[in-house]
Amino acid sequence: MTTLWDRSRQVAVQEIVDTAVRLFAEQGYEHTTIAQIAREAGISQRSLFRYFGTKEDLVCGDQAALGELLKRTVQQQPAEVSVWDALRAGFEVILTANHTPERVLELSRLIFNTPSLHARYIEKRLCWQAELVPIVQARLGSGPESTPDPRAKAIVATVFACVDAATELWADHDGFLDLADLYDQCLAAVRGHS
Amino acid sequence: MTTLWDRSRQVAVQEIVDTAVRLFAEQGYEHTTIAQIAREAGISQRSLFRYFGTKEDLVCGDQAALGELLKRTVQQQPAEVSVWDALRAGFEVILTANHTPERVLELSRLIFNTPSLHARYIEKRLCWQAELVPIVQARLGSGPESTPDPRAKAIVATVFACVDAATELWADHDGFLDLADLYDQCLAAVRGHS
DNA sequence: GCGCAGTTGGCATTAACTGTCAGAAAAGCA
DNA sequence: TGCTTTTCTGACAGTTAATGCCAACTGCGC
Repeated sequence: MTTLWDRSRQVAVQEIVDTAVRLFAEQGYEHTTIAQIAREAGISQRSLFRYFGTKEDLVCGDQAALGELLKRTVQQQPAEVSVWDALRAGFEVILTANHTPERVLELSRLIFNTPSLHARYIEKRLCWQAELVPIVQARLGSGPESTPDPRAKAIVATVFACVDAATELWADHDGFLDLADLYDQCLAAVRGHS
Repeated sequence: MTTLWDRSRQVAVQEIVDTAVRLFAEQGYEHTTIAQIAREAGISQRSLFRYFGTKEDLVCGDQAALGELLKRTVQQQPAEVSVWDALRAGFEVILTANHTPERVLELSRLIFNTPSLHARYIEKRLCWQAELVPIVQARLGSGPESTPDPRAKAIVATVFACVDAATELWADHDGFLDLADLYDQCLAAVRGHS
């Protein structure tokens, strides 16, 4: 059951994120201080750090939930679907699930243009990868015996690399291109059979 | 010409790095302060920050030079070599060029086990990627007209993803496996023709 | 020896966090 | 409604990484 606290907290979180992203877009991430965000959002600095453990989490914060969704989607793909298609299905769900395209574009630009944010973003994605590897491993079936099997790790890492490449290109072109299409082109370039 | 300053500076840098890495290994990265490193290395905090712009650079510092080497190596591969082989050649040079395997193993573990270091490491690698993309683009020849060509970006990102997967696996097994071999297995899992 | 260029160390300052603790606000209960 | 307990908030002080500034120092050519 959702208490009053939970609800007002969610509203507060959204409001703070909006304030922060607006300020980041206006003056740049590095030149916006936590103190300023807290002031404009009408909250104490201390509370802000209680909501978001770090400044970076103001932008990359809700990735944990998305990771869960991705994992569940991939896991629930029927067994006859190939790993590549299963992973692709997972990303399609994520892309449509979360925000409006404009919002995604805004956040993508912010992340890609801010080194420290980009690094943090990839770090979180690495956590997704680690969680997906065993699932992919299971789908691949048993590989070489006695020596560790790098296939799952490699496939997952590659898919993420292509998603990243496609997203960056998409953001560079202001969202005028089709993201799923770009992803398919990336994967085709890597795997050959275009 | 190398002056006395340059030489003593290089010695100092090496000494500081050794001190820092030793302390990081002993007490963990986060629990080692700049003040302590400076004290043990017999240098002022201020100077330490002049040698290494950030705490992370104590570990990931010489990546800039490695990136240059990688770029040059890939660029100098003969034209008949495929992009995949050219990139592979670049990484082989890097792996053998720098440190002893033990040192690489120690640094790899430190980086993979420390989130903030991992993030910085990835950030630097992203710079390498950005520099390699035009080179790979040139090797691929002109692709689709009028629409941006995602191939180079995708290929470079994939190669890095496989290097990363292989390196992590290699570090997990204390360096007992062959890194180049792991890389080939990763790429084979992705590209099919094993 | 003498000045010059580059280097170093100390000091002050900023900004991201963290620990603590008293007090406010909500929840649960009579 | 009133009271207790739980949970959250804000203020304050403190830590750590990082930067700017300036004065003192060091090697080097003259």
